[in-house]
Amino acid sequence: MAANQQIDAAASPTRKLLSWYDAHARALPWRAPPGSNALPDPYRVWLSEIMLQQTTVAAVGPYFERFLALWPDVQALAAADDADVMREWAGLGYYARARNLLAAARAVAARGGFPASESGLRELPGVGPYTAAAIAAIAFNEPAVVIDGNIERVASRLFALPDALPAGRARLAAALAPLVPPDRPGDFAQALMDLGATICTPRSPRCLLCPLNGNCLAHATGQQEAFPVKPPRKARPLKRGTLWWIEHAGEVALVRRPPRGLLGGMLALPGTAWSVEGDMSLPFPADWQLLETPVRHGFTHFELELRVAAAHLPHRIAHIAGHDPLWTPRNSLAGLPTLFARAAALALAHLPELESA
DNA sequence: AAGTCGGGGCC
DNA sequence: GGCCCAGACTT
Repeated sequence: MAANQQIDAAASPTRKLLSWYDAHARALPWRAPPGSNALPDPYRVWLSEIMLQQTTVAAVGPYFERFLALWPDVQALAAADDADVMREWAGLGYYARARNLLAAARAVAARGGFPASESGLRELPGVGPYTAAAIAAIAFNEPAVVIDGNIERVASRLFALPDALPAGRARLAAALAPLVPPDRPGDFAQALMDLGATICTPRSPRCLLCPLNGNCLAHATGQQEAFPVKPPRKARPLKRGTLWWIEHAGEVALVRRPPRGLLGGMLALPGTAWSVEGDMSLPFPADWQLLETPVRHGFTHFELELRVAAAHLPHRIAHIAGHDPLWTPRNSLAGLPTLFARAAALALAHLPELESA
């Protein structure tokens, strides 16, 4: 029938996208193959979604496998020690995610399983609008409108949305909602994300290969790289401070940072506060050695430069600037955020291991 | 609405 | 050096 042929030739953007996904989906450890009948394990979906917040697929991979090996289900994770979870999360960043992960696991275990609705999921700590929609769609087949950074970019180009993000997010959701297929909402969301990651990239999108190039309003006028519209970013100040490498009998003094705020709850090297003025102070008199090379580290909203001062003590001390030190063998330091891990590597490379007296 | 919160990979 | 990444939470 002519009408059917016309419909096939001008298949809906949703069906074109799903067909492309059936052929080109990325194979990822937490993902069910496209169109598979069985829904993926909500625990794996949730764990991957938390890890993937503002974090690349490549960075998440080893962490996901490690967590799944240590804690194969939500009951196991709920029973884990806080310090063990923080140690395993070290290096992945945004450490509030690890604290919320454990709190959410305990809430889920207590109620006997994951909520199956978007609104129920939204009540878990660390689960915001994006993550609730993604889990509902992928793990429970709920037709939720999933919007992450990839989908923002794809959809803003598809509809040529002039509104700057994130203010224009509601309008974007309204434009996208009619395209969500009730039969495959999870695959639809993941297809948009794969499209954004591999074809509809931030710069130099490969529109020639895009299954939606015939539907894309931005591509129609060659303006695809003008979307999405985003406000300019603020400049980041440079802060400075000093880290104290305090060693006794082959052990190094570590401290645990306060439970909230920057690097909250994580192991750290002790040191001064960080400020634009810079603090060069030392905690007590000793034969301090100043390492030549400082450690530089970029955070989202400031740049950091820390010098490292090292001292060998003839005896242990009970307190360092108000902290109870955790004495740790210098050759088995683990669970440090990247900033402190790099400072520790620098110290280990420049300070010889002393013979025991 | 604006700030806070990591780290790495890419151009 | 700036931008981006399967954002959430606080104020």
